[in-house]
Amino acid sequence: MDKTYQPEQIETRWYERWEADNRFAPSGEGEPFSIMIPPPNVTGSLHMGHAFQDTIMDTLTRWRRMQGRNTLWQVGTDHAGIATQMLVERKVAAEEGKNRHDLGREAFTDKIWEWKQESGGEITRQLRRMGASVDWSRERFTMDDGFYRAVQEVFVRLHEEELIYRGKRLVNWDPTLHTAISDLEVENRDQQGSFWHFRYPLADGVTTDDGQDHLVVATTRPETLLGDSAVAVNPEDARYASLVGKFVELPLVGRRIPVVADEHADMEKGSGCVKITPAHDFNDYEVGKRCGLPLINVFTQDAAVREHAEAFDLQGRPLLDVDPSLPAAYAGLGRFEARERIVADMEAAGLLEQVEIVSNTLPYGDRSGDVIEPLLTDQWFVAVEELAGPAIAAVENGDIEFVPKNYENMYFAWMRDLQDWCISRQLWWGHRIPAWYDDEGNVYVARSEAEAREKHGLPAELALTQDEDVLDTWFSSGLWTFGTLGWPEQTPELATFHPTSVLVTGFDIIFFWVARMIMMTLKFTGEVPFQQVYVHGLVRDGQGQKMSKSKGNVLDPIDLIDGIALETLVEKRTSSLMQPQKAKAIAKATRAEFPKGIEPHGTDALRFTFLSQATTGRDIKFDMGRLDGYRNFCNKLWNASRYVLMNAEGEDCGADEGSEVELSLADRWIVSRLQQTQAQVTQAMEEFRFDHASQALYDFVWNEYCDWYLELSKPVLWDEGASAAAKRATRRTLVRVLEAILRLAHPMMPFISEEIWQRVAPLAGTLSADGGSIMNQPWPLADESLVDERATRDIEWLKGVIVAVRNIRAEMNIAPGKPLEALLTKGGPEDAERLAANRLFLSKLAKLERVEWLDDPAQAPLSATQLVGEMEVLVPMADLIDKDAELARLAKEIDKQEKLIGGIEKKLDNESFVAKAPEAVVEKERAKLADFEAARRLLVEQREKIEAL
RNA sequence: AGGACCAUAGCUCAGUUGGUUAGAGCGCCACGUUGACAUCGUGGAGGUCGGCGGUUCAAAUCCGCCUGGUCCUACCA
Repeated sequence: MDKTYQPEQIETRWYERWEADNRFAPSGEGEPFSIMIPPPNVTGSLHMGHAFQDTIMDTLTRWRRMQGRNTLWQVGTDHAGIATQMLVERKVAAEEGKNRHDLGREAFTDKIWEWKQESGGEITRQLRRMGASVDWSRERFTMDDGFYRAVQEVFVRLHEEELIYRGKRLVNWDPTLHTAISDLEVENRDQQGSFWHFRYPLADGVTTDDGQDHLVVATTRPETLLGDSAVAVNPEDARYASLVGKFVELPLVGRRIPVVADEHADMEKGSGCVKITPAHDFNDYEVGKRCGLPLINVFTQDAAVREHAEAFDLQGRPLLDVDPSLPAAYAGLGRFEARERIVADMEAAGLLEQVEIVSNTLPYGDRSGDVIEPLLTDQWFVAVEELAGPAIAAVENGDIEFVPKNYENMYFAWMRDLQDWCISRQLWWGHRIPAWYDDEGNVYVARSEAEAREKHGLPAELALTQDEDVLDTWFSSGLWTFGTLGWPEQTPELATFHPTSVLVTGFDIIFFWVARMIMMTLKFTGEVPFQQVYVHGLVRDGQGQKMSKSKGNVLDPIDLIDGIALETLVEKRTSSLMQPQKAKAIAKATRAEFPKGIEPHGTDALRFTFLSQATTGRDIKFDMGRLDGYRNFCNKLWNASRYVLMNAEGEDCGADEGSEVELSLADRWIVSRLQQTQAQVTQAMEEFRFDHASQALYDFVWNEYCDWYLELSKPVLWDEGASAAAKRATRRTLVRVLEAILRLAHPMMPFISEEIWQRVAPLAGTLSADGGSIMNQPWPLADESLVDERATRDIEWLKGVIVAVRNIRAEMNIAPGKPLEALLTKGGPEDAERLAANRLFLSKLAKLERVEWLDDPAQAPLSATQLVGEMEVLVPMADLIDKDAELARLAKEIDKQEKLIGGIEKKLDNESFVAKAPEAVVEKERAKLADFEAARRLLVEQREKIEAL
């Protein structure tokens, strides 16, 4: 093995080898285990969230595979409608100076396919760098042919059951992207805004009870005034009761609109009158429905004022009895410009009563960043009510379990208040809606145009045109778990791997994706999509900030793996910023945080860091310190392995079961502790507590195997006195425990474990004849019969004595390497036996040239002392003592013991404690008290001796 | 407005059904290159577990209130 651990040397090599050997495919044997990757955007690149999520999925997958499960990790990518279309649109604009309309639909979508070909490999290459053991032979894309079929099938069937319908409805319209978006794609942002109070003159000479000839309405959106259908007052509001059924004259427009009574009007707010614009406000739309008001649309798809309004009834049919005329002055103005002009004109007309500054919330498109406009358009919807019931029930009855459980509440809350899902998007990139129109506007839904004609008996000469819209990306990704397995065909894969075992996902897409998958999958397969949902948090930077390009705090997982020079990192973070003026601050912060850039850490260290930080479902602050620490851990494992190999290669390691072995205490102890570690790691994995799993492994490897067992093996291997059987036993234990450690580590750290295992396994006699891979080895099982409590206690004693001597060295300022004499005294016969049995270990590890049992404590020379249980460890030191320093140290120690004693005495003096606490607890306190008192006695005796000098 | 989650060492975090001398890693201090490893070893300093109150023999842990933070849902005509 190389002297230093160099991850870059081994990681790519092993991945290629595994892939070439087809080790990621399901074995076809054993209980199935399957995970569907949340498909990343096909043209995207790997960010920290992916890296985190992929690590968890891969750890689960490798672990279950080693357990002998028939394991499938299904991979694929998502076409990501809006995101991808925007990206290519920008690219075309930059390179050719054209927009998509210049190219036309076909040429533009060809460009996207080209771009997918070109860049689609990036994310999958990065997935490979993470070590993801996905079955590449089954890679899918949400717009591949099979998925088209599944999507069409689902659409047609839902339509046949009238669970998909088309209608003119108010939707969230993105005026920049020219498409409808779902509620979930709207981001509400708080701002300061103006709140204008307008006078609407009463028509026909009517006046209010207090003699006013107008009503006052207030709005944050004056431009929608053009589309007002009514003014509403609360039915309970006595002030305006006489006006209900009367009319106001809509200023600037001149249209007569009624005063209606509706509970939406809040008597407490403003004047109690509210303008109603059913075509431009969701609440008003509901009022319109209740009061039978016309929908008057005054905006174009660019959110500019129309020349003439369009009026519809609630069924979306044109209304001819509404005067569509609008003031010519506003035609063509954008909504914000129109707002200014309307406010100015109202003021000029003396109809502006006051302007308040208020804080309000505005809806923004999460992709375009534009203000979303509620707009009346023809769209397709899924009626979700019928689908939601079973989806709620599946979680309620435990068919689907969320981990952690509290996300179930979030799911229920959302599912119980579900609006119909607008699934049509006015985009070009996506699944085209399988609906055709004749020139009279009749719509035919079918799997193909041919099927539409056949189904509806349409003559060949009747011209049909397909719906221009595409489906929401989440419509197709909702079919992910069964679509990838071949549905609508009843494939063997579907039978074997569905429902999938666990979905690993972020809480941010529970609504977008998880909920819709559950609804769609239950509807079409009658099965839940997955049995468990492991929900993880967001990966934030070290300060807890969300990572974002604009903040300049993004870390690229690949840079953490390979390292990156400071200048390159600064360049990466400051290039192509939306706000270039931030570049300087970002560069400064980056230089301060990473003065030397980022060193290479390797994939295994990165994975281990994610796992160690993966605590139950909350956001993680990515900690560079831990990344360094776990890189060091890899290095530690590497070097420990070198030690083992140096001592075992070419030697008799007892692989032959018949050979004679003489197990030492250390051997029995480490094997025992290994069993417990195996049990701990397994349990942690079952509970999705990857932090506990990684911690248990780390502790065992570093603090027990390396710090103690390796040290304890040295005297046996290097000392002349040990028998051949003892040496063989130690080599066998060294090798076998290491081999098991590697298997235990493999799901978390696949590369280093494989690299070392290839060397160690032959010595342990576990490498199969075909060359094998650790990937396909059995997961280590704890063997209860190898747990040896006696050995653990003996080793604890041994460690206690060694630490006691080290403590004495530190306290007395004795060089660590200086050979010392030690005496053990007091204690019981067991202590004397332990000394006799462990003289070799003791003298080597504590650097003692002599260690003896002293029967009569009174014979002890002046010594530095430490207590191990009842027993005292003495290092004679008459010539080494600094009287004053020692007395000061003793005083401090005695004080500490007295505080502990005081605390316990107080407890034991408390009668109700003794009376009410369980006997075991009281006993434990008494035992502690005895220990502390013994320690104090020793210290006091010591003080007396020193004082007597 | 409603809800969720969080607050433990300078930093990032563990702490299972209440009983521990409250732990780990990083950082810090001192000493140390003995034949796996200075990406290391040995020893050490550092916390009244956000605040107040309650339940209990016993609270970091359970309950209530408060403060601070993160986030979600809804509303703001």
